[in-house]
Amino acid sequence: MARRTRDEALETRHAILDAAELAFQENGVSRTSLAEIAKRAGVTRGAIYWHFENKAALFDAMIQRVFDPLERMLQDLRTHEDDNPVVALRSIAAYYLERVATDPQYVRVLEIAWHKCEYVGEMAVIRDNHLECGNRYLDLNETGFRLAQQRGYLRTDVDPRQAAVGFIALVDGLVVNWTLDGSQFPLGDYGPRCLDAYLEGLKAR
Amino acid sequence: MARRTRDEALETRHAILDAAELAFQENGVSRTSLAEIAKRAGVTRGAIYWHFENKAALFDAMIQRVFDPLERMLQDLRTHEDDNPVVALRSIAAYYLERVATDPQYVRVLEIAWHKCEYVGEMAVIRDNHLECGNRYLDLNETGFRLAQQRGYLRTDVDPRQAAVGFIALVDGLVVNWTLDGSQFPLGDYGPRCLDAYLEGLKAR
DNA sequence: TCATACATACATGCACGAATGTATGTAAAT
DNA sequence: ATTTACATACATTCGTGCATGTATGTATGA
Repeated sequence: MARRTRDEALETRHAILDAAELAFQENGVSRTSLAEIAKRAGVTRGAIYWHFENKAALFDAMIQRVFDPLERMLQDLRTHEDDNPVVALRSIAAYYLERVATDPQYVRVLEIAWHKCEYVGEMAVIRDNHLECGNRYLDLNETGFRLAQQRGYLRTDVDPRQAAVGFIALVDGLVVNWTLDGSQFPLGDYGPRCLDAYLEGLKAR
Repeated sequence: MARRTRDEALETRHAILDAAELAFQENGVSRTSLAEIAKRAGVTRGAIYWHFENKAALFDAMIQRVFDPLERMLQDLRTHEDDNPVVALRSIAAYYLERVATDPQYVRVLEIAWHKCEYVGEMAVIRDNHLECGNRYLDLNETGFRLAQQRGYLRTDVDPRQAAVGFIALVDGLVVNWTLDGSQFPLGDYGPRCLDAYLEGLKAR
């Protein structure tokens, strides 16, 4: 193929990432070769090595393409619309669950991230990045719960950090189990209600 | 090495499984060769191929060695000690969390199962087995919650299945996140309290 | 009880494919 | 003219599966 223009090159890059999503979802990260991805994307391995350093970098880019916008959403978030910060935390989590339940790209990438890759070697670095992001989210929730407690919305006998840990575990657990077997329960339906049940147990009486 | 007796052969088998646990935890399932496992176990690949058909069968055996006893515990379980079946469900889950928090073998195997393998190809069959087991556990919880609701222990406005789904998601989420990064929170401490918070939100008023 | 025949529990070696990384070719965009 | 955006070709590594070797445990019959 002849040389393509800048925009076309960007299209190629996205085509590769799209192909990688589908291939990884079907066969797992370690069992899909770059040749397989190239074939699906209608290019050769040369194109992949042009755009990405190696498979780990390609994987990282695939993840970031989906989660970078989400992270940015988290940063310019106003948690001060309601006096009870838990309201905001709940709506963030509910939005996330709804997004996962409806956006097929989210489903693909989350299924890959949770069940179709091994966080080892070069991949471990990628995991650490997301762990860091997860820690920020944990802190966000913890301070929210702590504030709610000070304002009398939360029971005084629970540790705010523990409340945050449980809340995040619930969200992650729902996504992990649903991406493992979507026929077990409707995520968009059950998810938010489970959140409400958990938060109900934390409310001050 | 000369031929070993039956008991010694069993020891070899367990040595291979032990070595596989450590190797898989360090380098992931797909990136550890059978040669590496053999080296750690002090044998050669011949021994592994004698005891197991291939890597997938070895992985399956490694999982079953840990979870078969747990499954058997679930089966001869008496849930009728307390009038409220949720009490039993809570104690099962709490026992599981405590076990994970204290038994290093559980930690290894769960870390591998959740984060260091790809459920694809021959592995998918193994995953399906555990999904089936998970479904039985889900049913157990669902009927427990339903019974509790009939007996007036549970709020009438929640779906028992949804309650069960959330409960299991919470347990799995705690384990998944803790095996991902054990420094985030103390599982043995926070885990049971998170369960209580969730169950508190389901109680009838 | 003891010799024999067979099964067992591995070790060793080889052939094969598969995947990666890189070096190089190439034609068009800039 | 030079860089870009790939395609092509090649070398190398690595793991698997299998075939085969081998020495000993174990059961069996006389």
